[in-house]
Amino acid sequence: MNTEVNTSRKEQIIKVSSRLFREKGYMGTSMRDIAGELDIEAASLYSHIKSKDEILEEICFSKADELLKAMDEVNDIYFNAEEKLRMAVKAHVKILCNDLDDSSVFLHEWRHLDKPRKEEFKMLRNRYEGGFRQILQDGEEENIFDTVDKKFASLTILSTLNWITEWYKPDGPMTPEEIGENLCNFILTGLKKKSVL
Amino acid sequence: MNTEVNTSRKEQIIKVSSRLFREKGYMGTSMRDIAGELDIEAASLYSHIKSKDEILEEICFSKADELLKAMDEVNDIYFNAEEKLRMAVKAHVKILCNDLDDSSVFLHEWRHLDKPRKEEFKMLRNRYEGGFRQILQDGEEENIFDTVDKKFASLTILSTLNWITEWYKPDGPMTPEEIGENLCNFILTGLKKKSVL
DNA sequence: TAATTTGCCTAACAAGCGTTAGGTAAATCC
DNA sequence: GGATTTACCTAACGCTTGTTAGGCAAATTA
Repeated sequence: MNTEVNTSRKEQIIKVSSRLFREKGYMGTSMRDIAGELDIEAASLYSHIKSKDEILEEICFSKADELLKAMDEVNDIYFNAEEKLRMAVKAHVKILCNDLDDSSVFLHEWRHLDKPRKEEFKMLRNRYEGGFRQILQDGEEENIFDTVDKKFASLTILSTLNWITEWYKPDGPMTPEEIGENLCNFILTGLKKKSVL
Repeated sequence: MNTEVNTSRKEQIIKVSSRLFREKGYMGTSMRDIAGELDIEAASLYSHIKSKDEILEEICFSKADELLKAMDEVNDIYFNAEEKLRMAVKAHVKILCNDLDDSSVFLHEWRHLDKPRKEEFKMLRNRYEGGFRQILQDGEEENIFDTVDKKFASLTILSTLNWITEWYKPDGPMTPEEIGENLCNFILTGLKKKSVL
């Protein structure tokens, strides 16, 4: 019966935590801080969550899933490597901009996950990076991208994309779509075969 | 008389702290952790430093100074914008790779500086970014770079450069010089005027 | 309407935090 | 060689941390 149309208390907790984790870091945020934002006592949080750690896990892994799903979709739908790269980049930018708090936590606070979950997380991340490496590989085989070190190039691309969370403002002059477009061009200029001359 | 050829205790403390701050974050590292690495008691640290905060300040501001000095040097010595950008990028990469722990703390932990110092830090960082913006401006005026949003472009460049600290390994296949060279080419391909056609 | 569940509360816990006080042996200085 | 400084120690402080126990009123369910 409880179809949960409006956000549940747990979702509220996670949302607030996400903002605080981004601002002050996971370690710099106390349960009392989180509770304070919701005008309840710290102990009351435990009616909805198991631990502080669980909040971090929820944020990191749901963002990882979102990105991986987008990457799978890109690979399913598109065939040309340039098109794939364009769509992967745009999807990445869009997902990042869609929730800057979550994204920032995903990018920077994952190292505070406990040991086993951290390893799991790193594997997911590596799988995602692998998606980009594969696209670069495809592009090289299709003879449209220059030959480059795949690991180096994919990390460079991701670094460029990820920094967005540091400066993107939802009410700024550029939409995520425009940013994605610009970054695509920037990246592809560097990658495309310089066949002229 | 004490010419301090070998590292002083304070330098040791800062070095160890830098490594721990990078691994576990400023907030995740306790004075007892730091002391433990040096096989002394936490209280003993206070013979050499005033506070935990002071350690963080020392790391962040010395790295900022280093980068700003390099930027000034580049602007003093070179005149052509492309050359300037090449040297600025290479200097940046070199300084970052030179001490990954310090660099990582400089990039990520500065937000735990206390309020006034944090503002000071952000001003320095903005001045440094301004150096890049100026070079892009110069290049545009010299008609060798495409017209781009200076803020957008400088942040994109820095993001690309800063991510290095996440994956660079001193014993890896590439030297900082080679990395700088590659990144220069990557960036300049994107910036240079597409005068052909 | 009676029984159960939900969502919060207060109070408290054990552990960890940065830091200070005061002391002591060894090294250094005059 | 006596005085001072250095570099550490132990003990403790006041405070914050994540978390648990137990209770209680309101909402939900049967």
